Amino acid sequence: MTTRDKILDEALTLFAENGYDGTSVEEIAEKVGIKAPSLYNHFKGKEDILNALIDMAEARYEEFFGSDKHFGKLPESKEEFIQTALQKVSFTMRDPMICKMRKFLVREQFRNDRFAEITTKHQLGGIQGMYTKIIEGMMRNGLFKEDDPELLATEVTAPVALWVAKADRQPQCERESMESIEKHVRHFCDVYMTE
Amino acid sequence: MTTRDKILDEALTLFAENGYDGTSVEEIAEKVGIKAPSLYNHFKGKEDILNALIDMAEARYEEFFGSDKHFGKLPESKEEFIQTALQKVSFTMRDPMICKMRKFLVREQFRNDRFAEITTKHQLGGIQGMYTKIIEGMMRNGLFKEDDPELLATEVTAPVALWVAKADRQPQCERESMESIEKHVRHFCDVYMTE
DNA sequence: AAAGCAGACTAATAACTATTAGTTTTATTA
DNA sequence: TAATAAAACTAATAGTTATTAGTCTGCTTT
Repeated sequence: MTTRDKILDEALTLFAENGYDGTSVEEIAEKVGIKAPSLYNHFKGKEDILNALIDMAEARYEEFFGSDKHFGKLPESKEEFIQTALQKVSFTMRDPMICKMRKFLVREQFRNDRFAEITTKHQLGGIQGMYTKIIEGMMRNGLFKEDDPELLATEVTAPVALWVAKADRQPQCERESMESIEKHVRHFCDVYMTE
Repeated sequence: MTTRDKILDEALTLFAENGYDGTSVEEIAEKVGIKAPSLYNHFKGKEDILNALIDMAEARYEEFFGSDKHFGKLPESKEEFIQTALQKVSFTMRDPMICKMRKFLVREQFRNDRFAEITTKHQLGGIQGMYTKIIEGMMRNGLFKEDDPELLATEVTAPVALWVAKADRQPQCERESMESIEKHVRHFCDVYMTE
């Protein structure tokens, strides 16, 4: 892992925890194990680090949701759909890197248009687009009742997003959030799936 | 309007726009029309202003959602439910004070446990609790099909919360958000209401 | 072995921050 | 009118911040 990458990594951690304005260059450098001025060998300045991080967030989004191949095969039963969904949520909620990225974006979303746009992509666009395609496919296969796939994608993902956000700020509620999510997803399937 | 209130008002505006760490005492004082040191006649310091604001947020929550009388009479038809809901959303989304409060909480939610807790109350607890009671009542009146009122409250409010959050960071999407919300609420009623 | 270079360091600076102390003005009350 | 209290001001301080300039070290390449 190069020094540059280490800087980005520690900066993301600190920005997620204390925000951009609440983090000093010196703190970042200390975590990396160098002195603050050495950091200027790798980045033009503090804001340059921030921009590199938002580039990263955008790249990560494209990587995950840009192509059509990021979700595996279509679930072939109600239970498989539920299990796949819960597994995805559980991973997303717990993965430290994704967790940091989420907090970072939530904190800095008002910084400028680019931050706002990428936050919306992460929070709404990506997952919703993914579920739109999954539900669309499962509708064709007769597993979902005929309906607007995009709307259903919203119905299933929105409550999840809110509970994940809650768990982000109140980690002691993680278990409770996960239970609420399972209850919600099961209810969603009962209402909108066939049989 | 007393100086103290003016300080709180301008501080909230600035904190919502630039965050606590991104706002200086001098900026607040300037907006109020006094010099920075004069501000210490009214507050012990910067953090004291922050605490007064979070007290305000909590009080506002109690005032709106603490009692059982904050929603008027129960809607007596599908269309009335929809209109009431949309009107509430439209007001909440546009009212400058509520808007600032929302941004403020979103920005500072990670500051400490109290901020986290109050943010959750505002974002989940309040509106959801309110709709739980409304739906519960309407279920008794036979307007909603038999189901878990709390779960349905989540289903209807979560997507709204996400779209309002989107409009907060991308005001040019306000119209689009409002349309999505209407589509969602109507769909919700079609699925869960009787007749 | 010599040269070059990336990347670390030390030292210094200029700007900004929150806060305090002490003073003056203004308005209210006795 | 005199006294009192609130709230504004000026001036100063102590601390922090990002950033620059210049130097040294250790590895790679010629």
